Amino acid sequence: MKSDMTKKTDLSARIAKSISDAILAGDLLADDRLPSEAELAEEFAVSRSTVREALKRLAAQSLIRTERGAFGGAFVRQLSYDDARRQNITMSTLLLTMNEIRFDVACEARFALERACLPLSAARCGPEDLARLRREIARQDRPDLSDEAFCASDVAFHRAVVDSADNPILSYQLSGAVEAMQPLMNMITYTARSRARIVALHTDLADALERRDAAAADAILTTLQTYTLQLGEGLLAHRAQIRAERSAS
Amino acid sequence: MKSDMTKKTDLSARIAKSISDAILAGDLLADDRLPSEAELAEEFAVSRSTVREALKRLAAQSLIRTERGAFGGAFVRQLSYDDARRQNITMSTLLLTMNEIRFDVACEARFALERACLPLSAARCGPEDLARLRREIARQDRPDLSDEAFCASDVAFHRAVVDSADNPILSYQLSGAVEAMQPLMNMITYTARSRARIVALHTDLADALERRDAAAADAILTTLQTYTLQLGEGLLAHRAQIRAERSAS
DNA sequence: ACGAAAACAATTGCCAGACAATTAAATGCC
DNA sequence: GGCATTTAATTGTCTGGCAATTGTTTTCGT
Repeated sequence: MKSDMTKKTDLSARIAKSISDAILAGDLLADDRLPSEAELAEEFAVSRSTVREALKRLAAQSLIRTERGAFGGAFVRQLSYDDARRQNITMSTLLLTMNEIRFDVACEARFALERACLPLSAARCGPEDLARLRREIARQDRPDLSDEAFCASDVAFHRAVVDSADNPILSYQLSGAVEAMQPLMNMITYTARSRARIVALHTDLADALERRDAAAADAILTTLQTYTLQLGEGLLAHRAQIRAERSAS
Repeated sequence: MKSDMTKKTDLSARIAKSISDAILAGDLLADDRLPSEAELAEEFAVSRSTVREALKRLAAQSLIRTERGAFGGAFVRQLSYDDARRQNITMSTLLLTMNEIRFDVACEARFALERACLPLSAARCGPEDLARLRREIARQDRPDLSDEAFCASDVAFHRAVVDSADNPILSYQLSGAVEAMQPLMNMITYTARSRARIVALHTDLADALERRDAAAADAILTTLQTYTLQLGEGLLAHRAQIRAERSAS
């Protein structure tokens, strides 16, 4: 294999990996109880502190949960979509903020992914999905909305589009891509005119989905992508400036 | 907010969250050094063990790395695509294995996502990308390949398709979806005939990409999806049987 | 003066042992 | 039988210590 792991890494990391492998391989099923910390310490021939550090690593990955008291302990956790989604979002966000991603690259990925679920959304979106879309559109139309709130509603709108495809795996994968864009989108200042344009496009998109017209929805999404790209054009220069400032310090 | 966090959760979890918030917010930049464990212990008014547990949590999320020795310590880690990808894959795999996902749902998501990057792949794939595709196809054509190895090569092929779109964010998001399917695909037994069919479709797909014919590639992918679905049909019954057995025990 | 070797200092890695807090089960009392 | 109390198991936290690692500094021999 690629990594030996036998002597260089932490004991706690090795123990955590050993347990997480067992979970991944299915040797430990959801809600199975792990041995107590004392037993694990004996089993791996390490101190209890080291075992605890390993368990904290697993807890940080939502692989286990712990309960106190007699008959408590560490239990294999059934990973929920929501947990996975949350972790995916933080990781995607980090990836985008720490790797000086170009706005156009991020934009391209995000719209490509959203486009992937448009046919399904058009085929399956129900009345509640449409209501959710319209609700966000109505919110975006309020003129007293802050830029940040407008942006949040934009994200909520697109998440609703994704969710209306009614495929939890798609929702999980795409929410990362959509929400991670928010910090970047937040840097944009939205004029009244650009807001009106976006609201109009959102309305068109909702209409197309209601008509179950996937082709039209696709075309509208393309327009939205072009427009977003245009709005974000200033960001590249802005980022370059920040980078220049930082390297000067 | 939804979670108070003030009194119910672990101290180490609260400390970890406090630090990770600082990283997410940009207060701590890549390669910044955190205070030493002793200093953090004093700062948060807890023992060193508790701080260490918090740091292990962060390390498990690839948010920090630690170095020993004088002038060592914990440093904010620049999250690489590879780290993120690895974590995304384990999480997606876990999500699929622990939540008794229906094969058709997973399949739909996976192909929808791959379809999302086909236009980009067709427009951008270069000679190395094509060579990579052909190499995997050649491997899949060897009759002495085990089912598992065939499946692994299939995953490698589709990852190559995704990578040829030349958008790192897309690659990151999609590798999770593609690779997480592997355990499910591994349950399929591939006959010589089905392998030949898949190899033929892969060849067609590579050809279409070489011709930069996105529409043809899309059509081929649809065929491949239908065929995969057909191959996996037995899995639903098989899974139901497993579930029945487990509930009986 | 210069280079190598040794000592130093700061830091993480690991351990042993203790006590507090929590919680389910067992026990005892009525 | 039902309720209060005790008990046992387990995690959460703290204290204190020693080993290993590693960059810096000092010392020493030439």
